[in-house]
Amino acid sequence: MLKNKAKLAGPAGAFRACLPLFQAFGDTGRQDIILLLAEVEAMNVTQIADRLTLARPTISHHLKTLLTAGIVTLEHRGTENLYSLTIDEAVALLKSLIVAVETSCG
Amino acid sequence: MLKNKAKLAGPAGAFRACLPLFQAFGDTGRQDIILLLAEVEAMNVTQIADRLTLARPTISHHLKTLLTAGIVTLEHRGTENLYSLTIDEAVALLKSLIVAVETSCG
DNA sequence: TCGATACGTCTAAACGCATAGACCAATTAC
DNA sequence: GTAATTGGTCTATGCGTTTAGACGTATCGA
Repeated sequence: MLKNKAKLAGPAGAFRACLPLFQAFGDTGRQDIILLLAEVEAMNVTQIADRLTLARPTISHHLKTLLTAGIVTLEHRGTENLYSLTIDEAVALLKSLIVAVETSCG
Repeated sequence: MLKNKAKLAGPAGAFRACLPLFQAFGDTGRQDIILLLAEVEAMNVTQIADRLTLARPTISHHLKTLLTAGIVTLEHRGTENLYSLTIDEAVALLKSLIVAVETSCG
């Protein structure tokens, strides 16, 4: 079994593993979506668009990014797509980065 | 004494406070610079450029970004500019974010 | 003083990203 | 079946970022 890139030793692997996370978090629009989803169980795209000043295609685009980064999950329910926050893995990656940094630079 | 924006309550303030951090970390070139500086006390721009595949003006540009984000510090020594990693504040911001997220979404 | 070293900045080009209007597919209600 | 709701995608546009060549400035040694 080969090592995947998320499990390379040292801070280099930790930084690289967090790269999609940093890029996903590095935008106020996506942060706003995350903050909205943190308040409720789940939300569909229209509900999110109603609460923000972004157009629905923009919301959809950002949700795709967040989905790829594993920050949200999607559940189809009839015509609506319910998005919910699943930030545990992201937090775990950040914790690993902090540990790697503190053992290499502290 | 007024609150500064880094100390707003809840996850919103934590996410916004980390925004410059995420943007600084969300580039492989800047990550490479950070990883280089993690190995030594300090480095000048030419030394960094010699170790990476980026041109010196590009390195200088990224160092400016890292300097603004507080991730590196600069010390002039004759003709050379010595950059060193000062990632403690960034780690503290990330820890605050993790705490805010875990108390709001966990 | 003169040349060499170090480095920021100016400038421009190329690329990617954020944004949203228009369109289309899927589902539900009547 | 028809209309309405929901939402992804296609497309285009504008803006920011990444990149680096060219130039100017400052410091040091000879």
